[in-house]
Amino acid sequence: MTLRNPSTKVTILDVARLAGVSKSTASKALNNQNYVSEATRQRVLDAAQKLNFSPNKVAQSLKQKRSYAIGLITDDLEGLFTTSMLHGVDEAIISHNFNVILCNSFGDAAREKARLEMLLARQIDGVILLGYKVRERGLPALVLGDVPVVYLYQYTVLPGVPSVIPDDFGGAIMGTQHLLELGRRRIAFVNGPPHYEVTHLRREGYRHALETAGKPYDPNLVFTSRKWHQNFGYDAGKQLRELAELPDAVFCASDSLAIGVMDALHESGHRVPDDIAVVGFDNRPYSAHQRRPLTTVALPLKAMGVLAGELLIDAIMNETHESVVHRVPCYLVRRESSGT
Amino acid sequence: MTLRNPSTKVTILDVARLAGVSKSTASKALNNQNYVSEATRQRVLDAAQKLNFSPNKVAQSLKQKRSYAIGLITDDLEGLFTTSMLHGVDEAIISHNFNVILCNSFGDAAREKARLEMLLARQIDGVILLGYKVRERGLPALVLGDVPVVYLYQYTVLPGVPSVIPDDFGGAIMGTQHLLELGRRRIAFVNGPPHYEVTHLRREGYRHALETAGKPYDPNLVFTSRKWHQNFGYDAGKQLRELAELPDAVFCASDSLAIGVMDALHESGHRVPDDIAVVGFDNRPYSAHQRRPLTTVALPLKAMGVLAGELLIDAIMNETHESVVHRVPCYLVRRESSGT
DNA sequence: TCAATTTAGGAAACCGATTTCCCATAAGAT
DNA sequence: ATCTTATGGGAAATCGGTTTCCTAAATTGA
Repeated sequence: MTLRNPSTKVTILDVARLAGVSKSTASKALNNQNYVSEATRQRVLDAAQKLNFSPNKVAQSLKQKRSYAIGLITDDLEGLFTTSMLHGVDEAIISHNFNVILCNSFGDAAREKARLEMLLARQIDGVILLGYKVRERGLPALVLGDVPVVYLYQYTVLPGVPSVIPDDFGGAIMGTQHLLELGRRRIAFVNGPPHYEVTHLRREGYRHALETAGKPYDPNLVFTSRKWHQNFGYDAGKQLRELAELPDAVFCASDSLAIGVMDALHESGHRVPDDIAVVGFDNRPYSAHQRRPLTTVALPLKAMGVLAGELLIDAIMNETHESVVHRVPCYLVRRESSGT
Repeated sequence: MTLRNPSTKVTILDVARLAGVSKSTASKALNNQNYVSEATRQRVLDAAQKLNFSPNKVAQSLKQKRSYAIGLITDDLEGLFTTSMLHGVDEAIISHNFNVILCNSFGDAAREKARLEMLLARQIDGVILLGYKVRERGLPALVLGDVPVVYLYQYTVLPGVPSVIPDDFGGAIMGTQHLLELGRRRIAFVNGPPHYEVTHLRREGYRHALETAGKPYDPNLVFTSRKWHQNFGYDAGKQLRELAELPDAVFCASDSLAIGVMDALHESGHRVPDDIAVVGFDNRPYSAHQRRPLTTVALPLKAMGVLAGELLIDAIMNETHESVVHRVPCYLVRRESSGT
């Protein structure tokens, strides 16, 4: 395309000349500083407007030693959750006139280091590390300046580094309570693979909600899948439907598991939600479009992105940085699979 | 965290001093320019290494009037496809030492304009516009410098602007031919909503493959869904199974439709792929994890991203820019739903 | 009224690189 | 031996802003 943009070449000197003042006065006027009379300021502003002046951020960065850009390095190959968080980060950051520079590390430490060095050479003001792996190794010491860091979707025990993750425990309580409030009495739980930390948190939330309601936690109603996939949910559903007495609800540790479970239940003629209510966890995009749209505990992905962005901006501006694990509350999305 | 990075503050002047040369000589040595003796160059390089020197890209940009950064503006709220394309763009671009600055326009023209202005103020060298909507309105004229633009996942008829999109027509041929090669004779087609352009392209690909193989295009075997969702695929599947003679294959214009179709077929006791083979289109992440893993025509998302990145780098470097619609070939992912 | 203080605005330094320009010195030509 | 011509390297300009510093005029105070 390469259309022309006259404004590209307009510098502050052009503005100053048109307004009949010096470069420095023009700068002061444009940046609302003192020691400029109202009349002069207005003349400069008018001139800038007339010339469609927009300051060169590169030059600003050089002098101010602040680039108004943050780096975001992601681990993620699949990208199922990434986009929503990116949107949140961008939204939080753009309102402070920051931009995000995106990189992929593909989970590779060497690549991560190379990207960090590149970002630091660009004088970024902060970094968000977005990824799935629990991280205790920290960042390569050699590359880090005094640039604040926030972890997103992974938590860390490093001192001085805040992290933002979903409140899986609370979310599981929410999902279980929802079923209890609907009057369901025997609530099964289909969990994901045990080597994930979330599976513990979600099961404990389920247990906690039951016990708080004075119901016993019955291990016979808890199923564990070897993987998160729908197929494994289907297998769990088959086990479930062979119980002597069918539960009147199932809470699943992921939407894909829940969909598999519903599939198995449908196959054996059990009706969802009439015979048995189903609730998932994650709020995947496709969960709304199942034959029986799935009630689910939604991960607050966008809110997490927003919080991470705000924490980082805050650290950049105030130079204080606390090491806190922020667990952002999940929220319930009610659809047909749990009844009305 | 804010660890220390001694290297942050190392400037070329420090390197020059350590090597016992002037700033300008150091710069020439580091940039492999002429008029520096081999001995001196080596001394400078050693000094740079010792100090862990990394040039300040902001300063470089200011002088060179090239930021080695491109802007990427996306339309996309859902982000089902975005991430893969982003990965491709990043991969193509990073190998030329460029970075991506990411922005969201949320499909809003005013916001798009604001983001573009921000990016131009940052002196970006090029722009990729990533989105779903056919775009003929062009970019707001006022904001554009002579910055090259590439459209990704949307095509345009604007002069001088290349666009990168999937080859839906060719992909549909591929999917249909796959079924023909497996010996299937009566191949039905389940299409998406007619007001999308892709639905025409995919149907025409289906038709073309049939006619090329000498088979008639039978409108009675073509179904049209009002939406792309699984539920609508389920409805199409019900129509399908009520045909006097069941087809021995179905080609669906999306994976979600195909999954709905398989659901309906399973319900009525028809076996996939024995009684009827199913092929989808898109290659969504969940398609591999259905009860019957879905054979599908994959969108070449990452390759599209790579191509868009390369086209843009090329336009930046060579300052030539052609207006071509690049249709990137799809590829077939064989799974169980079409048999072996 | 005169000194002290504010205020307004300009000149110049600065951020950290690259690049132009210029000047020694060494090499080559006659 | 002298006159070019390369070659290596440094001084200074430059990119486009911000910021410091300084000075003249205006205001205030005694």
